[in-house]
Amino acid sequence: MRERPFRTAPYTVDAVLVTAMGNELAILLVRNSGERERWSLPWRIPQTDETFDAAAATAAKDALGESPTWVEQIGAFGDGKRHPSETDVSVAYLGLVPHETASPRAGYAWFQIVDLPPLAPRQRAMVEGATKAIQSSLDQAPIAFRLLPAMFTLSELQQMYELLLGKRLHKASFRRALQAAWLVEPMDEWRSEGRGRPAQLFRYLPKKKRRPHRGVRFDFLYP
Amino acid sequence: MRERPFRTAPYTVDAVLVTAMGNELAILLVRNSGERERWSLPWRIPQTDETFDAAAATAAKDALGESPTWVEQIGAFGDGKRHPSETDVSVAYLGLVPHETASPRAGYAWFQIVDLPPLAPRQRAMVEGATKAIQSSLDQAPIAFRLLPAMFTLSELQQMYELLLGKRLHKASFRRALQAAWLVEPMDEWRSEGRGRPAQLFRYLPKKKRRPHRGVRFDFLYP
DNA sequence: GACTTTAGTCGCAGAAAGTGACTAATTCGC
DNA sequence: GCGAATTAGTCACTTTCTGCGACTAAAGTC
Repeated sequence: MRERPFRTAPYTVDAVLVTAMGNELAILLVRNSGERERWSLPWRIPQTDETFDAAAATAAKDALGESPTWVEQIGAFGDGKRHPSETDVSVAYLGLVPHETASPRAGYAWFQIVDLPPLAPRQRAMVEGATKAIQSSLDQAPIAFRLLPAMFTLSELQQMYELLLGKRLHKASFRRALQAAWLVEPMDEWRSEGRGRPAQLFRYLPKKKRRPHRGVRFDFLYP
Repeated sequence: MRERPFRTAPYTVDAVLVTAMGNELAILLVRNSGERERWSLPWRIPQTDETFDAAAATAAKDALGESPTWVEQIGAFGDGKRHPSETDVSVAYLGLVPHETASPRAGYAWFQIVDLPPLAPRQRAMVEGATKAIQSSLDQAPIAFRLLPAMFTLSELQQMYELLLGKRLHKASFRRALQAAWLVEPMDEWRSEGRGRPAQLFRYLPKKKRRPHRGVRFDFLYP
C-alpha cells in the first residue's frame, strides 16, 4: 500500500467478462487509451452511493451494451500488485455472457483465455480468480447455461460442459444425469444444423419447477 | 458511499472466525469498547504494505493467540451498509479454528451462529457470506478437518460432517466413502472416551500421498 | 436410393451407495 | 467376576447409479 492522501474512492470495480468462443473460453479486454497494444480488464470507479454490483453491471454494459446473464463477485484484490488505475484495491467480478449476444463495442475485444496479452499483475490475478470461481461453482451454479443462449440443444450443452470440465463426456450418461437432475426442460422446437437429424431445443429449468433430486455429478468421462 | 476526503486507508479487513462448539458452529466476537453489550467481528485496518491475508491473520492472532488452521478471503463488502469503523469497504475473511486450541483473549467470546447478538449490517452480511462459503467449499476443501484437531477419531469426523451438512450420516457408508477418497490416514494410537471400545485416531492425509480417486460425495443420508 | 452425419435411446455389466445386522473392546453396576 | 450397556468398527445384501457399446431416427449428399 502506498502512503498518500486519497482524493477519490481508492478502489476500482473490475469485470472479468467471460464467454465461450469456439472451443475456448475468452475474456473481454479494452485497449488502453494512449498506449498502442496495451490491454486491460474493463474497470470503473464506483460513483457516490453506487454499489459494487451496480458498478460491475455498468462496466459490463459499457463494454457490450448488454448485461451479463450471470454476475458474481469473486473477491478483493490488492496486496501491493499494480493496477492501471493506481488504486490500492480492486473488487473483481465475474460476468458470464453467451457468445451470441456479445458484440463488443469499439475498443473492446475478446481474447482466448489461453492466449491473453500482458496484463497488469493485479488484473492477471483477477483473471485467475475468475477461472477458479468458474471451476469451483460449476456444479453449484448454472455456469454452463449462462454461457449459452436461452434455448440450446443438448449437444451444445454437452460441448459446453466438455469445454468447462476439460474432458469428453459420454452422450448417454450425460443425458441420463441431466434428466435425473431436472435441470432442463424440452421445448416444442427443433433446429436443423445442416446435415444430420434436427435437434430438439431445451431451456434451463427455473428452480421452482424442479422436483427433489440428488446433486448433479458430471463425472463420467470418456477413456 | 459517503463523500469526504480519506485520511487513512478507507477499508478494513474483518475476520469471521468459526469453530464447532458443542453441536453448533460458533463465531468469535469482540466487545465494543465503551458500549456495554455491543459486539462486532474482529477487524483491522491494514498497515502500509500489509497484505489482506496478513491483516486477517493478525486480527485472528490478536483474538486467539493462535493462527487459524484455514484462512480464505470471502469477498469485499460495502454497498452502503454500516460498519463500526465508518469505512466504506470491508474485506472479509473466513478463518477456521479447532475448538480445542481456541481460547479467546479478554474481551472476545464465542457465540453460536444461530444465536448471535445484533451486529452492524455489513458485519451480518459477512457472517452470512462466511456460512455460504463453508457450505459451498465443504466438498472441495478440507473444512471439516480444519475444525478438528490434527488427530481425531472417525466418529468425531462423522459428527463434524453431520453438523456441517445438517443431516445424519450412516456410519458404514461414511467410512466406505472416506476410504475411497483417501482423505485420512490411521495412526498407531487409540483413545478411550470413557465407556465403550477405544477409537483409533486418524489424521488428514496430506495431498501428495493420495492415490487418484473420484470426487467425494457425502450424499448418503439417513432416512 | 445408398451413404454420411448428427440426434437420441436401450440395455447390460460392473461399481457404488443405502442399510441393518453383526463382531469387538471397553466401562459400569452389582 | 460377570453380565449389561456403550461405543467402535465391519460385513453382506439390496438397490441404485455409471460406463459404455450398440442400436434406432431423421435429416442431407451424391
